[in-house]
Parts: sequence; C-alpha cells; structure tokens
Amino acid sequence: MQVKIKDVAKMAGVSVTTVSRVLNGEKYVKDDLKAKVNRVIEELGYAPSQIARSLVRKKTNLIGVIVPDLTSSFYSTILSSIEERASANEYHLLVCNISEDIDKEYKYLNVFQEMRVEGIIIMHEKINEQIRAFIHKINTPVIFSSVKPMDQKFISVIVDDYAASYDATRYLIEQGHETIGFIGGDMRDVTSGQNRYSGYRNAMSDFGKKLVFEHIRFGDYKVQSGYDQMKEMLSAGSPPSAVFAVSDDMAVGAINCIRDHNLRVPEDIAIIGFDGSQLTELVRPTLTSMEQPIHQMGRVTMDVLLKLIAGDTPPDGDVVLEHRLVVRESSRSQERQADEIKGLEQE
Amino acid sequence: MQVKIKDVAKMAGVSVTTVSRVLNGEKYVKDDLKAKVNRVIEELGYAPSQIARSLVRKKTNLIGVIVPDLTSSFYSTILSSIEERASANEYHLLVCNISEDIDKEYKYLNVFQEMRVEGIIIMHEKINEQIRAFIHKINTPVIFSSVKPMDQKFISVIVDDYAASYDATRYLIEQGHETIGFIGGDMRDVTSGQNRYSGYRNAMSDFGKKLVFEHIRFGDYKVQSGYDQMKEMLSAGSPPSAVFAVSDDMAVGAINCIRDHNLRVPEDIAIIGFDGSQLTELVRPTLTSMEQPIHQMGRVTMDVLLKLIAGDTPPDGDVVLEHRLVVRESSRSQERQADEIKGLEQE
DNA sequence: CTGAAAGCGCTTACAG
DNA sequence: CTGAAAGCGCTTACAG
Repeated sequence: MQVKIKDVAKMAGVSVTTVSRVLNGEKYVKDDLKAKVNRVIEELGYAPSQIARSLVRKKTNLIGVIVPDLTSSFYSTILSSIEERASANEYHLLVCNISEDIDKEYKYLNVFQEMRVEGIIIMHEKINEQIRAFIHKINTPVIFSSVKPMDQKFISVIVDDYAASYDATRYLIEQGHETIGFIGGDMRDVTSGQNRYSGYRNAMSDFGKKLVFEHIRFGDYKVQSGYDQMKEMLSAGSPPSAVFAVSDDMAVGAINCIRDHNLRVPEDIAIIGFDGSQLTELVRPTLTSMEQPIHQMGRVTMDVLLKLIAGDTPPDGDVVLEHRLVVRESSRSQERQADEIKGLEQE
Repeated sequence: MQVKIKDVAKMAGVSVTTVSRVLNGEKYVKDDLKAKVNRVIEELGYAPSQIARSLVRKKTNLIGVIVPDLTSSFYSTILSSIEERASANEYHLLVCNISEDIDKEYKYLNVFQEMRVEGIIIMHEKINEQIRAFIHKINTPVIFSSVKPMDQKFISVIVDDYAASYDATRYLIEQGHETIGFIGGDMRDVTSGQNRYSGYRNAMSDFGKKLVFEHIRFGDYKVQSGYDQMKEMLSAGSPPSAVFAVSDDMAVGAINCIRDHNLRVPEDIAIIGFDGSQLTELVRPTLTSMEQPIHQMGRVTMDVLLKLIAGDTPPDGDVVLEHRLVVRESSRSQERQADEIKGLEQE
C-alpha cells in the first residue's frame, strides 16, 4: 500500500491542504510546520501521485512519440535529442515503436489520447485516412519530425529534401560525373521518396545529363536494400561512375556491393549517402553524405511542440533546417585528392 | 474541453455507471442501451481518461525504462524488443535516456515512482548508493537488462559474460594465436568490465599464453575508443596477432585503426567483437562477434518483469541466456579459408 | 498562515 | 439489467 497525503497529514498533525502546500512549495506555511511535514515525508518515503495530480490539474506532462524503427540510428538519435529537451522541461516520453505496423500506430494514438498526452510527435509519413482523420479530430498538438505527410495542415520539422537532393546531385556533376545512378526511397513517401527523387531528376536535367533507366532504383532505406539495388544496377552492365543513395544505410550497402564485385569506391564508382548518421565516419571508405542536422532536428521538434502546447503562436508553416554536404572518402576523386596535396605542399 | 463520461451519459440518456459498463465490456447491459451508448461515444469522439481510470483501479499499465544511450544500436535494439512485448501486453513505456548523467537517473526514478509505474527496467550498472537505496525502498519491481550490478538482490537478464569472454579468447587461441590483445570496458562495470576481463585473463592463463601488458587496454565501448586503444597498442611495437574487443563498436574502431596503419585484418591482426550488433554484417571485413541474443534479451526482460508485476514467483536468481560465437571475415584465418575451399572442392 | 469542502473523471460495491 | 453514491489521491478556491 502506497503512502498517501492523508497519511503524511495525520502523522504530521496538519491538514492535507497544508501538506499539499508544502509539496508545491507555496508560501504562507509557517517554517516549523513546513519542517515537520518535510520530516514526515522523508520518514515515510512519500512520493505524491502524479496520477491524482494530473487529474485535478488537467496536466500530464506527457508527450507521445511514434518512431518507425527504434533500431535505426537516425531515428534513435532524433529520439535521444527529443528526450533531452523534453526532460529538461519536465516532460516525459511515452514511446511507441511501430515497425511497419499501421494498426499499432492507430492503437497507440488512441492510447496517447486516453493518457491525455499534451503533445504528439510522429516520425513517419505513411499516414492513412483513418490516422489523418484522427489527428484532425483530437485537439492535442501534433508535430512531424524529419518527415512531411501530404496533408498541408500538419506542421513538420524537416530539411528541404528537394533542395538537398538537388545539391547532392549537382555536387557529383561538378565533380565531373556524367552518369549518376540513384537509389531512392519509397515513392509513397513525399519527403524522402518523391522530393528526393525530384531533386535528383531536376539537377540531372538542368545540367544536361541524361537519365538512364537502369541506373534508377528504389529501396527501403536499409542497408540490405542498398546492396540489392546496387547489385541490380551492376548486373545491368555499364554502371554509372557515381551513385547517390537517399540514406546512409543504403549507401553503405551499395559500397559493400561494389567492393564485392571487385570494383573500387570512389575510383570506379563514387558514392554519396543522405542523413549524416554515425555510419558515415565508421565505414571505410568513409561516406560522403548530404547531412540533416539530426540533433538539432530533435531539439527543434521538441521546442516547437512545447510552444504549441503553451498555446504560443505556432510557426507559420514548416520549420526548415539547413542541410549540409559533408565530403568524405567515398566521393573524393583521385585528381582532387592529388590537387589538395599539391595545394598543401605549395604553402 | 475534453468530453467526459458524464457528457456521454447525458446525451445517451443513461447513467454514468451504464456508460462505464459499456466501456469495460461488461455483460448485463441491454443491447439497445449498449448500441445507443456506443453511438454517442462515436459521435462525441469520447476517449475515457486513463488518468482517472488509473486512479481508481490503482493500475497505470506503465513501465519505466532507463537507457544509458539511445543512440547505441545495442540498447535501442533491446528497447525495441521490450517495447514490442510491452505493447503486446497493453503496457506502455516511459523512457529515460541518461547519458552518463547519474543525477538524471535518480530524478527519473523519482518520476517513475510518482507516475506509479508498475515496473522499472534499467540497462546500466553504474548504480550509486543513493540509487541502490532508492530501489530497495520502493516496492515497484525492478529488473536489470544486459547488465548486472554488484547488488545480489537485483535480478538481471544477461549472458554469462565471464564464460562468453573466455570462449571468445579460447577460440582465438585455438585458431593458433599466441599473442592476443584485449580491449576491455570500464572496470567499474562488473558485467561488461570485470567479468569480460576475467574471462580473457583466465582463458589465456589456462592455455599457457602469457599476458602482455601493452596489449591490454580499456575503452568506453564506443568506436572512437576502440580506435584510440588500438593505436596505443600498435605504437607500443610488436602488436599481437589477434585482438578481442568487448564491444562490436570498439572492434570496428580497432579494425579501422589497423587498416589506417596499412595492416590487414585478419591477415596481420584478427579481430573479434562482442554483442552481435547490426554493425557486424555491415562493415568490411565483416566482424566476428561473441553475440548476445539481443532481441531475446529484450523479450525475456519484459516477460520476467510482467511476471514480477503479476506477483508470480520470480525466477530464482538471474536469467542467463546463451551466448554464441559467430565467425565472420575479421577472424577467419587464410589457412582455414583455404581449408574450407578445399573441403568444398573435395565433396 | 491554516483547514474543511468540493471537485478532477472515472469504477465499483450496493441496492433495487 | 440499471443507477445513486462513495471513493481513488490529489489541488484549489473559499472562509476564517
């Protein structure tokens, strides 16, 4: 049996009101009473029930988070930043890991509502009609992180995926590549599927490079699919001299595949990934990546959500963060490396 | 203003008791009333408050989880398995990411108590006196996953770290290695620090191999420390022919370092890691690892905790899961590979 | 500065 | 089969 405020009051010889006041640090409690109450609290190991408190205050300090895949380094890193900001603001996270299971998501959104979470963070964009309707119905603030669903009414914290993808492709073109392959994502995803594909496509056409059907493939963002799609590309003959994969994981898969075919990265085929995950520095060759500011993304997501909860005027539309190309070994051409060395020697 | 049970009752023209009965699927409600109540619930978008329900039922369906580092693939994988089992049993996770911040942990344990979580899962073993006392004081079941703190009274779900480490070392010895380096963990950690070191040490001495001071180093389980410790080992001269690192991350760091020194893995130095993380299959050469059954560990942790919550007789002591050596390229000797090929050809 | 009472939104005996 | 009432453990006007 948990000790409750009544027990504390009785033992301290005061009213529950007074104990409550001490608990909440209110003024207007005589010092000796306060001291006595605190002593009893300590002695009894009393911890006030947030459940009861939430009920009367109509405030739970809970945030619901829906993660598509906890085992992914990208999402778990965002989550860790979200958690950091949340706990710094006395908010706690209720986390749901839906692995492709859309039913689980709907179930959890209901749980979130029943738990009276004060805000909801969603990190994937495969929103069906049922879920869309649900989100519109409830009056709990909802924010999307790293993704943007079709529905314009939802607010997202994202990078400009189109521009990022365009820039990554342009970089490869500027490096002198004529044929550039593409390993895209799920075309049902607006953000990471469609937008990134459009960026690639338009950069190619703006610079007069032709699209080769066999060099354009789509995976599921994971390592294995990068490997598989690269394999298909290679087996089609006359591979491109560079490949842009829209996730670091797929890029790593592609690198592994290329090397298993006794080709070299970047000498035979240069590779760029997307995300800026921990993998980039850890694989060999190190991976060039169009990086998203992952930690910032988590922090900003939480900060904006906190504002929405507080009822502050929400940002006008989405919050778009800066993307940044970080060049590493997987795309550094030999000539360029030689140039750099020469440059150094001359100084 | 959230709609509440009273609103539903009023609109349906019944008592709140009846609505409550419909909500909880009780029998003894006439079909027409039940239908009407359900229609009103639907119409109003009513979702019962778990807060109020928890208060009267004295049951929150909440589990508190303390993770040392969410961005680590090892912990986030365990967490995802825990989440899977929890949600399958109608339990929800309150997660706290303490990154080395012991104060944050204590704070969160208090939050867990105030939230009246029904069970607590802890995934690290740096328990100080304050935390130890706290855990003993509260009557909420606590379970440790993948680690075992000094205190014998706590129950853990783990592998036999000593034996696993002994076996990994013995494997290298059986491969013909005479000098085997070791990159250990934090010696303040019983499980992953002390036990793994003892396993290595005893295997070496049991097989008459001598310990070389310069070949024994300690890191913090992360990639960078594996790199750094390997570098120290190499710069000491006369490196070992094999190195056992007690985390896959450190093993990958070690491999990268070795290759940056223009040495080959496994030809010049063989490497074994520990954990069985996603990295093992993803790096090149692929990484031999003494694997923990990560997913099973998460599932069993949750299952045992559920039993503790239900008041079933707890397992007698710790739950020890099987470790398993998975041999990959980073430790496969050339001769052996040749043998295998020959073996295949003969068939 | 202190306390009695009402109320947060539910569930659960109890009575009918 | 249905409902009025008490109670879960707190906080918060209100009165003194």
